[in-house]
Amino acid sequence: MPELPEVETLCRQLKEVVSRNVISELRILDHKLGELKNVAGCTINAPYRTGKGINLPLGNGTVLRLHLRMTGRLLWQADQLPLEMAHIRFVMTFNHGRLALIDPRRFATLTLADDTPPPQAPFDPLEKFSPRRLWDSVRTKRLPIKSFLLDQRAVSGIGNIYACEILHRASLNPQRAVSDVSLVEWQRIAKEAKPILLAAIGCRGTSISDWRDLFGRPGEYQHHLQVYGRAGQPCPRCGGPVTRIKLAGRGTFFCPDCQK
DNA sequence: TCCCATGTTGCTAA
DNA sequence: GTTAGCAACATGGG
Repeated sequence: MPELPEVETLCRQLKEVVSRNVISELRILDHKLGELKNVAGCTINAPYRTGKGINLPLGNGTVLRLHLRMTGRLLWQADQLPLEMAHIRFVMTFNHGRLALIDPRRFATLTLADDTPPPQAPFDPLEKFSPRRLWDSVRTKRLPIKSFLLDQRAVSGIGNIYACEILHRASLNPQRAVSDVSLVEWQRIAKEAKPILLAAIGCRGTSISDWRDLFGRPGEYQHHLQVYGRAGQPCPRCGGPVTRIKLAGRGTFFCPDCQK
């Protein structure tokens, strides 16, 4: 169930493994993904991430766009042993190995599109995260700050785990209305978001249940989580009890004592 | 049996 | 127009 750090991890690993290699076959095993033609024979250029999306440019002006949604995983297998795991949704074959999509819940999507820059969210926590522009853009909105961070049309790549962690590090209550967040508080969010995401990338993501990297290894950032999944445990900063509420339908973890 | 799940979209209603 | 809430997608784990 990948967010920005997990997708970035996969893109970096894909870059090492499949860049400049020719796809000899794309076998779609789950027809819910649709049929993709004219992919075999194409050379993959450097894979890149947009938000939580994985892009495999094919060098002929088109790009394969993969979104893993909730339970999608990619697995690289360099040997010729049979792929025996359950829920394999496609297998992309190269002359030096195979790339498989594993997706129990079948929410992942795969599309072939023109390789034009996809619509970008105005804010990207690793690139364009100007506190003043953020503050300015939400003056009239009443939605909770956490809902805003999760809105992929507004902010690129943040999901439920990292939204909780960023708001904790910035000492902000996830329920606060965005229009009520001060410029100084936006500066705190901007200051905290990037190092958290970069640290998670450095750990190859957060493995709470399903997540594995391209080579089947779990990530390590779950050992660094401050609030996510820690209901009832003491807040690492102030010792107050980490609390779980439901916000916008999502489990939300925060410390009411130090997140105001 | 019920509730939960790292995501997104679309509907309804206030 | 905005926002909240919910169902849907489909499956597995506790």
